Amino acid sequence: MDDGTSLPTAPKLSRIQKRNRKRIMDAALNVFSQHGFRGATLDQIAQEAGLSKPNILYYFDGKEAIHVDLLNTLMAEWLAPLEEMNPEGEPLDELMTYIARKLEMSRAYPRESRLFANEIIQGAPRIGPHLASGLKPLFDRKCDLIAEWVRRGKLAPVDPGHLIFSIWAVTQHYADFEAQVDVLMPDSDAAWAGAHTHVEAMFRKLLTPPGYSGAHR
Amino acid sequence: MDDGTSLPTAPKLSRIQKRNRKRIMDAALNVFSQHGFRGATLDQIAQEAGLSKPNILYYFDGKEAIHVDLLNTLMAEWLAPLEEMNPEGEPLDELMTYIARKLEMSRAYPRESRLFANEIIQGAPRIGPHLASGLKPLFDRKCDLIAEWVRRGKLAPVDPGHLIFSIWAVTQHYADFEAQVDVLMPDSDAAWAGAHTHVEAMFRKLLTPPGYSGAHR
DNA sequence: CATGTTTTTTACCATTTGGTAAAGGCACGA
DNA sequence: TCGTGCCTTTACCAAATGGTAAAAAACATG
Repeated sequence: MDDGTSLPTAPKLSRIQKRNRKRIMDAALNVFSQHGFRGATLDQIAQEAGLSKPNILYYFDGKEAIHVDLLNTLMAEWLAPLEEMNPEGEPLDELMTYIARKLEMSRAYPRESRLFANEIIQGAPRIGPHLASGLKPLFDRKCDLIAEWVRRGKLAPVDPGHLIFSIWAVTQHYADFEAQVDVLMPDSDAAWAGAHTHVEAMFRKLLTPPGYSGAHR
Repeated sequence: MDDGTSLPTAPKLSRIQKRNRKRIMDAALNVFSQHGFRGATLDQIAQEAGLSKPNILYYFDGKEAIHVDLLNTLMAEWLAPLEEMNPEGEPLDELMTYIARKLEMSRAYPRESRLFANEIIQGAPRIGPHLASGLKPLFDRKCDLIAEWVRRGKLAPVDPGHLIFSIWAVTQHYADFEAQVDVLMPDSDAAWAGAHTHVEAMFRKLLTPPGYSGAHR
């Protein structure tokens, strides 16, 4: 039952192993997020990590193993903000908080965003299964939650699934298409400030139910 | 001044040349859009085109030349809908038409969308210059136009640049992240129908100015 | 410090990749 | 039908790529 991707049965990693595995993962994140799986090379990763190629293969079973490990490790924290959307909270606040956090993640972790973007664009050949088994249930759960919020009149009527897609699309755009954003809005700081203002206003307008006036009663 | 990318000085392409160039471009579109530049191989393109690798290099100067040519050729038609947004038209209609067309392009031409997505995500190393010289002026012009519409009260107040980003992000998401959308919304037809409804409603809500009631007067 | 273990390096290898040279085939006008 | 120029194939090549074997070095531990 242990596929070796999450909690290893023997977590006894030596100090050196921990340090080097981290180095490799970080280097791999740089390279894979920039070139995609097929475009990345072990030599590049090795160089970026400051280790020799055989040394890297001492720590990982191969190029694909590094990629898969990276995706699996990051998937959980990447989805954390969605996961943490609280069914007990005030619906509009919960969603606006989620949106703000998601946009903040695009700013703070653009490499992670692009890593996933590359993988999905190229057909999700390696995390396809994980999408179905890990993401889909979470997605369905949150769709149900949002639908319930709409039903209770706490949100304006909206298709939950497509709402989530919109949030992902808009927030991740700033990380994934950074190269384009940089060309079209050269002042990077202003661009981020504007992004926050625009994105938050846009979704607030979309989601605020008629007659809303702050938290219920 | 002729960089050989747009209008060749000698457009005398034989019937065979036209046929094979088209085949190659189409095959290259398949391969590049799926794997990105570095992940794509000439052998793949050759096989997909039903031609030998040397034969492909008879028509193009190399892998990079094919990629650049493809990007340049498709850029114009990819941006056509934005280009055609009419300053004389009714602002809200113009924008809603643009959005609908853009979404329709994601459905009809997902490969093109992914081709550009791959290129931009990977840092736009080959169309970076073209973005600055070709896209930027168009972007600025349309931003000015939208700003003017807002000033005249024909649209709700909105940041033009970020509005365009949002439109691109949301519409292209359905093409670029098709693999993920397919997992999360297995009924593809319903997903597209829902996408149209949701996206159009969302932007209409965002853009409709207060007190709007159809075309002016 | 002796000894067993972990980590790193050196030296390879088979395959793939982008690309070339040159010969062969083919169409098409004279 | 014959040649001439366009197209295609065959046979290569050097470099890069993912990966391996095994020796050497570094390390920990008694």
